[in-house]
Amino acid sequence: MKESNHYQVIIADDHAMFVDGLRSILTNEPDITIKLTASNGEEVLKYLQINKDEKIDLLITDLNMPKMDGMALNKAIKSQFYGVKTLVVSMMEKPNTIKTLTEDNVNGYLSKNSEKKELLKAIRTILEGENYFSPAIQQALIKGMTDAKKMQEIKLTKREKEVLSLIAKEYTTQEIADELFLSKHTIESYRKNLIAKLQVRNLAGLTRYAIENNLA
Amino acid sequence: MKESNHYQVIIADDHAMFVDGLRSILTNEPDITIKLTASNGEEVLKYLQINKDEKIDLLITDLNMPKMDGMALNKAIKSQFYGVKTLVVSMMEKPNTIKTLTEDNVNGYLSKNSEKKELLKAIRTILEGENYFSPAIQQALIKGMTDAKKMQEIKLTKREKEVLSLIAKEYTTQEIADELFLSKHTIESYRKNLIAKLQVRNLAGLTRYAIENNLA
DNA sequence: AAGTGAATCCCTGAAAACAGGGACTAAAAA
DNA sequence: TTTTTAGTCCCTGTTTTCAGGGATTCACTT
Repeated sequence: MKESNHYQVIIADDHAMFVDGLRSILTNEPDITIKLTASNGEEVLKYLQINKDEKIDLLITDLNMPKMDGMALNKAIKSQFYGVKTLVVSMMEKPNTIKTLTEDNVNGYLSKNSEKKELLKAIRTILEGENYFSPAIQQALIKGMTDAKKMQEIKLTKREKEVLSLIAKEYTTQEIADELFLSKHTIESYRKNLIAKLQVRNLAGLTRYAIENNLA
Repeated sequence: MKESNHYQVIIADDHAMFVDGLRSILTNEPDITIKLTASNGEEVLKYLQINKDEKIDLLITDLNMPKMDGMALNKAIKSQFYGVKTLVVSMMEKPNTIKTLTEDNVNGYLSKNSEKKELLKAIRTILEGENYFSPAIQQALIKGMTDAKKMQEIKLTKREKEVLSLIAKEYTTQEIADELFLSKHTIESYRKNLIAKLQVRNLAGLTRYAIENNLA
């Protein structure tokens, strides 16, 4: 397919220092060129849309980013730019997150406390056409799989997320109802369902979940 | 004081990749040697205690680390190894955190989304004897200062922290009372005081505070 | 010796949350 | 086309939280 074995990569992370680190590491790799470094997903998509002729081999992205996060970015890329491989490098390993990413055909997932060596291994593996998930991630995935509760993937509807978000923001039921132009009974139903779905006991548990899942 | 203008630094961060990045950046600085990279505060202290004869000029540390975090590490170093300068590099800029750090005589604070250039500037400034706080941090500090509410530093007592922690863990008032061998009225008093002190409205707010301040 | 803060316990009444139901509609999926 | 899902609203009770009081003891400070 390609004339040379030279690879073009894009890095997306809102922590400039981390990007600098990655850049430093990759400049020692003569066959890898960093085509773009972006601080959010939108920048990456914009670049890809404008430079459709360029062949980008790999996107290395963080998960938590402003505007468009890594999750959305991966999904967008996999649907619009199929040739681009994706490697997610993140702080936290949440089984649910990883599961969603794999469903969106991510090519690899690394924790940020991986060594440089492992990072390069992941990049090489992916560039050569295989997927790479670090041992720690694989364990997290298996744990998430076998964990009976998490088997049936907790999926919240738009409305549920809205309500949950407002709950975590200290709104009372009545205030949420006013905010969303709904009856307070409706909000009470949602709260009840959320408590059941998320298997928590009260507002504290809901708030916890919301914060841990970036819904707050 | 010193024979040469050569500086010895220690890096502490549990994200190996970030450490790698920092290392890459610093290897371009001929007069800076990385003496140790550690993944938590304890390692650093242990090293300093064993190698008391070595002159370490600077510690670059993250805040969130297992075992001993950057906050505690900074405090320990400033009380036991006065000659060591400290530069905190963290994700989040919480006025309260920064305030505590400055009270513990930290020499600098950078956000992880600073550029390589700013990182080097901070390091140089500190090595030359001054303190460095990035513009973004200074703003956060000033905001925290002028913010009338946060002026009178929120200090929680041991008991309050215990109760708050259990609240965030979804315990009901009665359960907390049982756990701590107290009357439920007592716990209600604590909850009331916490809501007033932390200026929140309900359990959700308390839970939020607890999580954001690592009390959960 | 008086004052302060922390820790403990109690009360009342209103508001909100929680538990466990049911029911209707519209849209999407099977 | 039947079934499922999301979204909406309602009811009855019970429990818990919340607001706003007060009070005692103990230790530490002034």
